[in-house]
Amino acid sequence: MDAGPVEGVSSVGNGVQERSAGRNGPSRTATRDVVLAAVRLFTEDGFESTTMEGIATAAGMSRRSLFRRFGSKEDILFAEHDELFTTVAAYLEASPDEPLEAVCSAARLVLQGYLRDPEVTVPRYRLVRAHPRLRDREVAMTARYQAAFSRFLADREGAEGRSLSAGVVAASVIAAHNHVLRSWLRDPSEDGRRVWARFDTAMDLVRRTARTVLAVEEEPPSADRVLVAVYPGGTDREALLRRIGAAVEQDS
Amino acid sequence: MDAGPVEGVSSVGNGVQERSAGRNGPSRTATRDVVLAAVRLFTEDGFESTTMEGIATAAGMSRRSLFRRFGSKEDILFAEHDELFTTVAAYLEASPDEPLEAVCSAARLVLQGYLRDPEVTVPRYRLVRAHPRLRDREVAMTARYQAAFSRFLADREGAEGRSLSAGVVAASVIAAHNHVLRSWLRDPSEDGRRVWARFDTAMDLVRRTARTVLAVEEEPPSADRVLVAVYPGGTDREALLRRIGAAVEQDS
DNA sequence: CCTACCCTGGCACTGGATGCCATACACCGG
DNA sequence: CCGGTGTATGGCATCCAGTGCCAGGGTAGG
Repeated sequence: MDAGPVEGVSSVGNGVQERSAGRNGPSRTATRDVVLAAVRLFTEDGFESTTMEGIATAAGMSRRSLFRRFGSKEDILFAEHDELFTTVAAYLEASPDEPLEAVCSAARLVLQGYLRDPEVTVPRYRLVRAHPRLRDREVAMTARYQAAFSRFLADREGAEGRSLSAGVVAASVIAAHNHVLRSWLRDPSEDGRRVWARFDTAMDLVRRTARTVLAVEEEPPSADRVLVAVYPGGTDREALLRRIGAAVEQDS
Repeated sequence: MDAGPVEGVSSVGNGVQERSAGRNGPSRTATRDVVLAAVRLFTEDGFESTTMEGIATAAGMSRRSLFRRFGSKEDILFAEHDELFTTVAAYLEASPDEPLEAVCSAARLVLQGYLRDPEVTVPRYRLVRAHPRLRDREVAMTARYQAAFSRFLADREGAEGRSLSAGVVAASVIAAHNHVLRSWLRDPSEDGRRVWARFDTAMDLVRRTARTVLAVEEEPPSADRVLVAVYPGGTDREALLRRIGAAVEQDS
């Protein structure tokens, strides 16, 4: 009994199978229709006040089947988010790009997943804001992406002990993504182009810091020094060297 | 009805009051004793199998009072973690240090909180690993720190639009902290000095990247150049500046 | 002593979640 | 055409977390 029995059920990555492809049963209510019905009830009556019985009735199925297919009430709200994660994880694993770029593209994919489906993601955001438990769940989804990104970076960047920098970079990507995502969720009517521009800016910031991190990584900190200078394109070269010289002097 | 009624209960920051100071009731079981009893039952019988009735009996109180004081079964497991957060948040708010240093010290305080109380934090880690729901909860706590750090940095670093970089820096601090924390949780028998050495290394990495981020912040990205130099500690300063000068020339 | 207040415990109830079993439908070999 | 198998479903019973309500008992203050 090393870490205790795994009696728990599911939460985020529940093992409820969903046969979205292949030959289905006779008159099976589509997952999306169930989600939409649930979202409508949640926003109308509140999350707590909405019962699984009510959702089942609205979706034209039995309470029992609802539990079987989604696992829990929360899982209905996050069902499509779960699918998105699966998609993104598969994309990442198959990407031939440079690791950092692959992760940035994956983050782009996540944002795209939100923007594409405001009918679900926007009401969900409102619900998440109002209910701490749902917020926890949303945060857990975010952490899941972060863990996947971190693992991916650690694996691809060379195995030995790069987990710290991989973790930091992954956290930066997620934080930057969330920054842009939240700004859109607060005002979904905003022009999509502006959102994507913000996303590019954010990812540029991440790229710069990531390069710093990956350059520093695993060097003996006492022996090496690291200098990072960021300066406008037109800066006078001599002035720049003076300031760098001062910084180096002070550091040593 | 803008964001829906707040009918939710609590989750992380529940409003259950705890009168740890002042004159208490006659034979009130201390919070810590309840937590220890619960942790014991959780690890012995599993989290799901342990009922609130059982915990109440083990703690010498009624089921009803247990709910009143802790809010939920999960909240018992994370009660002391909640207290830690309160402490850290207060410390941060009162800190006169430079913002980045204050946040690093706050992270140190969190790690200290874990190391100081392995009797609770280690079994909790095992439980969290085995149960997705508890893992979500742990992640939510982490996110709470991150949000507090981010807000603190955005407020102190100058209000205007620094939220992106503040978010990225906060995420980095948290990621680095968690990296060290997890390594200890996996092997709590390890020498504390080694843990703190790792923590210092991790925070050094964060400090460097953070300086990058905070320097870049909000500059027009197309006009900026980034220079990263890694060099042995004893390098001749003039030679270094010559090479940097050459690199800059070539870049522009 | 009486009252106001607070903590506690008992009781009942809602509803999420699970296990068990019977049913209905599709597929498949005979 | 028919019986067997596998699967999704629905109904039913049950467990238990969580909440509201109310009564009991202790303390502080008048």
